[in-house]
Amino acid sequence: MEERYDPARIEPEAQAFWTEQRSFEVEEGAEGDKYYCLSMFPYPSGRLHMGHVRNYTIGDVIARFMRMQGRNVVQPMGWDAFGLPAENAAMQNAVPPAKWTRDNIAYMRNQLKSLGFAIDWRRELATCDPEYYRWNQWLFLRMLEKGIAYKKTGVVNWDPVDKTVLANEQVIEGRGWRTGALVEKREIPMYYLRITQYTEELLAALDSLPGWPERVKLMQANWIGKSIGVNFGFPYEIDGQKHLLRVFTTRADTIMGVTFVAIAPEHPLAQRLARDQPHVAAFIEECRKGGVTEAEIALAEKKGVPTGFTVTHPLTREPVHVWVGNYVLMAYGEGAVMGVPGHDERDFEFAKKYRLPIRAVIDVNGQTYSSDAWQPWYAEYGTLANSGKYDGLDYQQAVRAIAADLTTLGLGGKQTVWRLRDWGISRQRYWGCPIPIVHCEKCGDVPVPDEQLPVLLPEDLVPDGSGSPLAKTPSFYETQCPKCGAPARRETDTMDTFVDSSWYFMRYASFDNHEAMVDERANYWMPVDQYVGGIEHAILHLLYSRFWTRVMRDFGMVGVAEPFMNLLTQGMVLNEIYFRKDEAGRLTYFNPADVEVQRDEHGKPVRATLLADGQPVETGGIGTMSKSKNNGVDPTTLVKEYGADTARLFMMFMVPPEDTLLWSDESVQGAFRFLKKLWKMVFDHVSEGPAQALVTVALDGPQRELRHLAHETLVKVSDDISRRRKFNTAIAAVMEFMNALGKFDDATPTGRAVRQEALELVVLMLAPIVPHIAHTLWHALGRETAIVDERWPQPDPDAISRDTLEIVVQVNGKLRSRINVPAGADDETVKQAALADANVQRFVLDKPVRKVIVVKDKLVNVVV
RNA sequence: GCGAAAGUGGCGGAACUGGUAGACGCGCCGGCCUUAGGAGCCGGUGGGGUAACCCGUGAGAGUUCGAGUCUCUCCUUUCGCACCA
Repeated sequence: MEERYDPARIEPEAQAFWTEQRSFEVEEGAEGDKYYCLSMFPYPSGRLHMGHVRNYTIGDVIARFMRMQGRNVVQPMGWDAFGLPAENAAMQNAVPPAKWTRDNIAYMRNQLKSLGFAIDWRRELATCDPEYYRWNQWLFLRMLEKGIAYKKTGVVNWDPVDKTVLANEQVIEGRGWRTGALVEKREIPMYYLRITQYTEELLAALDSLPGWPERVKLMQANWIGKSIGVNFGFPYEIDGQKHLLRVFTTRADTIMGVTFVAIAPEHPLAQRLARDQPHVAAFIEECRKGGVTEAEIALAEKKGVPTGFTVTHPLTREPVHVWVGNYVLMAYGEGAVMGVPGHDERDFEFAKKYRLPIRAVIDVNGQTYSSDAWQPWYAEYGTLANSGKYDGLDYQQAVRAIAADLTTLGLGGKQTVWRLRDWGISRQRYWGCPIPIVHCEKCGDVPVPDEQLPVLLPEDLVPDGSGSPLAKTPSFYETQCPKCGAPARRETDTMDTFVDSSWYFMRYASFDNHEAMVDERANYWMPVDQYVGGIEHAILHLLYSRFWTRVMRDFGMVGVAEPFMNLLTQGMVLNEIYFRKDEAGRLTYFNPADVEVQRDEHGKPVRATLLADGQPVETGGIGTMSKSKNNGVDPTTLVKEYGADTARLFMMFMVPPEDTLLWSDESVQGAFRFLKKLWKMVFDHVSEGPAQALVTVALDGPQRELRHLAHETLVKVSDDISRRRKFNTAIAAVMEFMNALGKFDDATPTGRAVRQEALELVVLMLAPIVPHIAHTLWHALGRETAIVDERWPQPDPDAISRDTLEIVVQVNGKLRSRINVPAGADDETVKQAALADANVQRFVLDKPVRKVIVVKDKLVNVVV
């Protein structure tokens, strides 16, 4: 064994061993229950970033740990290879997105390999490969046949200068990112997937996912947004025809407080009224300004115009004025809302602004209502007042009575509505999966026949930022109608990349099947046992995948409905930001690696200077690693300098996986130091020659104590990794044990045997986290097997059991003493021992003891 | 604006089911060693106090024998909001 820890030498050796042994190439039905460990596949943006390293390290630790538990573990990897950044890069460098993407994949694959992840690389896939995306097209056509996919218009961001559709990301403060032109909303035809058909199931099934974080389930539930309320119509007449202006409300109890109705600018009635009212038309036109995001609409100033048109209140028969409001969303409910300014804050603001009447109709504990200023209690539930025959009813009674009356009148009734909208998948972009439709003048929209799939995406185009290149490439869009053979135009929209990521985890199982999308192997591996990925995917990607899997289940293609049994959402990787400002106010950012921090005698940072010139730099706080802030750390540099194991150990030790991780060079060095210490400890031990076999009956006190600690540590580490997923405390426990082991200087043959066992346990416990050094040290300790094939050790109950326990004694809840009692002593014995303690007596003095609380094996509290 | 979460030493964090606040690591201080290193080893390190002790988990209230943990209000930060992935 070498004396010096040299990761650059041992890591490639370990990796070569795993590759030669095909350690991670797994087959269905091999020994042990299957375990599918999946990390969200990366977008091939160029280089791996630290977020990737963290994500895949977490997944890898779990995969290797489960493998040591004897499970048949698969951990695949692939590339979410379609998307906008490839088009941007293409525009910048005049390189086709396909080449850019494939080059990136090649580079990033090598980066991943240098980190030693236990991946079955045979299963690798890229979503831009026709062998993959053909199945997007194939399933889309099946959905079209079943009516799950359909066509309707949708609203998009429109850049009037570039004459192109913009992604939300490309709209900066209401303007197109390249042109600076004010963005408009525009309606275009698009394909949708009927996810709303599955709302009830997607919501209810969240309860069947105990392995998901509560907050993610809550976010999904809120996103799906089930509300039970009342849908009813305000009758009106226009152009000699009778209509109902339908609204939905969860507060039907406030119906007698309606003083206006607000409708969305896109509402058919608004469009109709605009025909003869120029100011309404002008307002609707004005509402087209700005982007389409919900946040933007919600933050915009609430504006409206009166139409002069009235509808009839369904219960009072009084006329109610109709307004067009920019805050009413056409996509939710009926695109119209009843205005109850007395009990809804948004309506209140709106009424104040336009001097509309405000009526209080709910009595909340007799509090005095004033229409001068909004009070939060106005929106609370209470008893109805000023509501005629409904006076005195509570919320539930009122809703029941009002809904019944509306039903009798034929004007409405109870209804369940969902916030979730159908999933629009059409994108007016090049670098995505073509939608397999042909538009024929005679036959309409014709699906591409299965035998013509895949519709291949040409790979040699370079976008220029003004519209999709596909729409400018006749060799792509010129085709014949599959039905009548006449010249026809191919659909040039591509699919949302969320489509690609909604089922890739099933394709890994059937990666080499060219005849079918998935096969029975998917049923062996699915569902994913552990999914690891960023919290930013908590809603969309996970919800779409849950939907898509259900569609495939309903088509009889897979047996499961829920794709991911356990979910771990890892936090982001942040770093410090340093900059200087020049006279012109321009900011120059400096990489934290080039900055030195000076500290006072307490270790508190006082100032930061640039290493290059020794001059001060300003601190810009903490932010995600990004090119623009120049605060990224390159994984490859890190691996070159310290090795993959140090990178992995650092990531896992700093914080729990779900927390944000603040980068720290000092802590990286700390992780490296720990591995050096471990190496040296094994080196010193094995330099004395092989240890004899351990005979546990003949141990002295310190030897027994060390064994006790070793096996207690094993219990804690096992629990931390398998149940709690708290790798940081698992590592801390090993460190704590190593500190004790460092002080254990027993050189007798028995002492050396105890140390041998301790070191083997340490190496086994660390093997999932730092697999390379574990691989080498296992051999150094005289073991001939490969540690990657070893089983997780079992704690020895004899080593763990104890004769006496230390119990904490409090007086009035404050720690005053500690006492030793025999293990398993009854409460009365413990109580008497506590009261007899000198320190306790000092605090009790002559005060009467009111109560003594004994918490078994832990604590006594004497209350005086 | 709506939805979700998080605030603990100089720093990252620990405290798992309401029961010892600060494990472990970093930084800092002191010492040792030496081939003077971005090396290693030993000790100390929340604040106040000579000490006994007292005070301390974003702010304020509450429940409890006991609150970092539970409840309410407020403040701050982070994530998501449907065309970024």
